[in-house]
Amino acid sequence: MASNPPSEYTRNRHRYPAVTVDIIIFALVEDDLNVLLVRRRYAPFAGMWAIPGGFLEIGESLEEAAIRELEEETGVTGVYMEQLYTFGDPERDPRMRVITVAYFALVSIDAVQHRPGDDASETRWFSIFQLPQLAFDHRRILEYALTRLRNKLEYSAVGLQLLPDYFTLTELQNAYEVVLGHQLDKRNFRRKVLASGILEETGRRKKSTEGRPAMLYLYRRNAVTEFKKRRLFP
Amino acid sequence: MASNPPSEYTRNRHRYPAVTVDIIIFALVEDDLNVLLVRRRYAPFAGMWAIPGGFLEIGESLEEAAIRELEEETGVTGVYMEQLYTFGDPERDPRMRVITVAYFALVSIDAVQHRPGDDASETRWFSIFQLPQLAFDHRRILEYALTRLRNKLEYSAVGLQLLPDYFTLTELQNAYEVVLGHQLDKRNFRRKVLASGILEETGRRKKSTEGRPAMLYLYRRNAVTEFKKRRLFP
DNA sequence: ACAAAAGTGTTGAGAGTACACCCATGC
DNA sequence: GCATGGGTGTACTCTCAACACTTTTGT
Repeated sequence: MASNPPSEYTRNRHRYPAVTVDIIIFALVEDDLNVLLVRRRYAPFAGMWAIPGGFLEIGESLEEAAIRELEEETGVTGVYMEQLYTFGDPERDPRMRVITVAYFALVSIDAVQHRPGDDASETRWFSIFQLPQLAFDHRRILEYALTRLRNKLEYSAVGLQLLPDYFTLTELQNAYEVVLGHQLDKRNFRRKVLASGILEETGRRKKSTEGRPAMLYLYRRNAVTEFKKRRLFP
Repeated sequence: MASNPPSEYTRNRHRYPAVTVDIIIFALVEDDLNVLLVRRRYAPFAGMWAIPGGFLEIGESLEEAAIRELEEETGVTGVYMEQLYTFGDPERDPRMRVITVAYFALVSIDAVQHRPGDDASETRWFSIFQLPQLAFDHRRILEYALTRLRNKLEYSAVGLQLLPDYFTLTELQNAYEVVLGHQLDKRNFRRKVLASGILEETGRRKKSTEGRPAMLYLYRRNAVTEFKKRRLFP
């Protein structure tokens, strides 16, 4: 942009890098934080696993591209998504210059069409803590996504986005524990979550095979989802 | 990326969007938070002010491009910089599709070559709170940059990056007040900053024209600059 | 009745916040 | 000696963190 003359656009056109949008799809699968990966069919890195993504189409915004990729891979729409970071090292794709704008999405696993076990498919869920070898710089991207997700959990209510519409407090606590990687105190957790006012008690209870049935809660969409943290400097 | 066949790269090449890198340069000028803008020479938006930036060159990373732009505009190197966000709405540049990766930098005004008052130049400092009409979506980008900077001040020590090497606690407090847009308590501020251990007392004092001379402090480079904030959920 | 998970309060420690006066220097 | 900005302490409140037992249900 800036003060470049229009001719610059034309002169450089043949040297533009390619732009792709990658989407990191997180979900909780069997008490573990998982990410959806696709197996590459072609070189380079043929046969290796990679973050789903694709070329940005002329005419669609970055968000639209990310939403499209997400829908193609999972069939879900309308879930939490945010831009993560843009990676553009010249060497990240051995063939040519590729800039990738990475997004991450949080989905409830039971809203997803493709499930673990769909064996014929070229996509699969992996634990974020036990990743296969990944194509390109995708391991680094996933590491950064996990860091961001963990940070975000601390001052916002994004953790709720990993759960289905109705959930119990134990399930919510479990989600937080899995993502953060450490245990939380049940009483403190409940007190704080309820005090924040982002949850609504439904009258219903979860039928469980054993033990006392738990109250089902609902995320109040209109509630503030970001909280003023205490500050380093007063 | 993902599982697209190599032919895709070739097929789409003529449709790649252009990629630019914009750099938002913040500095404190006369007790106000300022941003460096350049006047556009060419259409579209000729004569309007814009965030400095330029095309990403094949072979340089995004960070390198941002550092290069920063150096071109200010002559400074080695200052605080981070990636802000990537803006890619199809309509943001009326001529063609342009994706811009925005970075922001915090500089100490007296490290900058170009100063307010260099009248012949096409660049100028503006208060972030009193911006002229801006080209493209640059107003939105600056609003987002300010939001991010404010958030970052709350849980990290980035505010120090706006000051020269040696500074007084009053100057530091002033920087925080200007950026955050509200007053802080002097005693609480000092106690907390000193307790955090990121500052080192130099023996020296600032000679002032009047009043008691203030102790000069120094940012301890090796100190942790990010702090564990209190958490929403325990 | 027992196994299994849900649910519930209190206390001590540390951090945040509000607030007003004395100190060192230049003129 | 006075104007100017620098520097300091205390008391109250609130949030955090640690901790164990009772309740409800299905079998």
